[in-house]
Amino acid sequence: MQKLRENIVQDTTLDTRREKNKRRTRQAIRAAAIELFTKQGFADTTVEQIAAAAEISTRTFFNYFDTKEQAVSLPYGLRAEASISAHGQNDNDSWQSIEAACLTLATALEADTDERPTLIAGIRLCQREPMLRDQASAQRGRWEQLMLSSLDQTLVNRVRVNAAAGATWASLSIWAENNGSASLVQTVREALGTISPNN
Amino acid sequence: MQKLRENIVQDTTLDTRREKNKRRTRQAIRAAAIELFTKQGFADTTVEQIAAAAEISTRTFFNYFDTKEQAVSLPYGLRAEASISAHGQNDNDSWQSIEAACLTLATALEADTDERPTLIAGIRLCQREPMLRDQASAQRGRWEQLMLSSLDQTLVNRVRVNAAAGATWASLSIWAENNGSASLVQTVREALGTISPNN
DNA sequence: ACTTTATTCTGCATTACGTGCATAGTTGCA
DNA sequence: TGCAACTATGCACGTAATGCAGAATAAAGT
Repeated sequence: MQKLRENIVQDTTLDTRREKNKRRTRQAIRAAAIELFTKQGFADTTVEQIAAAAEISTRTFFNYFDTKEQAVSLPYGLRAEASISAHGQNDNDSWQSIEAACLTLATALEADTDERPTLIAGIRLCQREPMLRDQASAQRGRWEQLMLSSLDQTLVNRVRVNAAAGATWASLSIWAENNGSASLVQTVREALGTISPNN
Repeated sequence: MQKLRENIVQDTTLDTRREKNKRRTRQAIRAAAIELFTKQGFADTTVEQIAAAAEISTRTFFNYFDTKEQAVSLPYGLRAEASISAHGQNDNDSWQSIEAACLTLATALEADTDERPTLIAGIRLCQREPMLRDQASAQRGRWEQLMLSSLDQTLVNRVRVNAAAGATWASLSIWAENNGSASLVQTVREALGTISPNN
């Protein structure tokens, strides 16, 4: 029902010239970062190089991304909380809500065909570069936190959230490895089915 | 560029003088870091301060820990691979191996009563400080990777590993929140039971 | 078109993380 | 005791990241 743009984007997707420029610059940075990281490795790439490739100043880089790692950040957390709280979180149908959140994310990612190459390249990079892998794990952790914040913080809910996030990430990894040939949503559904609560 | 320094506890706990000094220094750094981070926050604590509190030079700090964050690193990865490969990894009893690895970790953590206060303080810190939370997530990710490396890298195995690691981490969180009153191993067992494969 | 206002970009200075290297200091061992 | 191995330290350096002030650019008003 919503149009899902970009990662940490504002709800108000203004079409003004400023917003367009910002999106364009953001994408240029991401593309430059992914290319340079892929070509010469994360550690051996400086922010200065990325900025030069994206034709901005190094200072501007940090106006767009807080850290060097985040230039390849994945669009985790995409409306996760909305999706969670939409469903009733009463007692133990929390799994449904969590599942829905994961599938919402997967659907959104799969729908955005424009960004798909960038996304896949980013995920693959995260599998190769330890620093970026850590960053991806950290993002997954923040996503878990976000989902959990809409639920009772019981052991069961924490386990379910972490497990579901882990299943989603595993699906994303496989999906990226296959260059997006298989259906992401279907894979996530299968992965979640593996660990759906059994009592 | 790449640093493979493991902060995994060696099996060979040599009792030589050097080893003792190293362990003592390591613990001093950890304690100092946890105290300072708790008191004045992660960002407002410099490595210089930690080193001073631990009575070493700042340079030596980086002989023990690769980054400032890792001063409160959790002993993830403890014998994970051994525990995994010990059990047969044939086809689909991988869950047993994974479960065993998680329980081995939990058992080891619970058994070490000396380090328990430090451990619990570290975990609680990781829940409060975003940077350290990220670090903890990254470590969990590395642990997942380690467990997975002994298995076939199928979707099912990836999901199981991630889910089990998530369950273990959730248990650790709860355990630390209760100051270690409940049994960690029992909690992990319960958490794993929630998501044990159902087909 | 021209001025005014808001937002973004950039250069400069600064702090602190992290590494390589050379050297001094410890510990282990014959 | 003397030699070998290891550990601690100081120094120099690169660079990630932040704050600030002013230039550049877009939006809005006249």
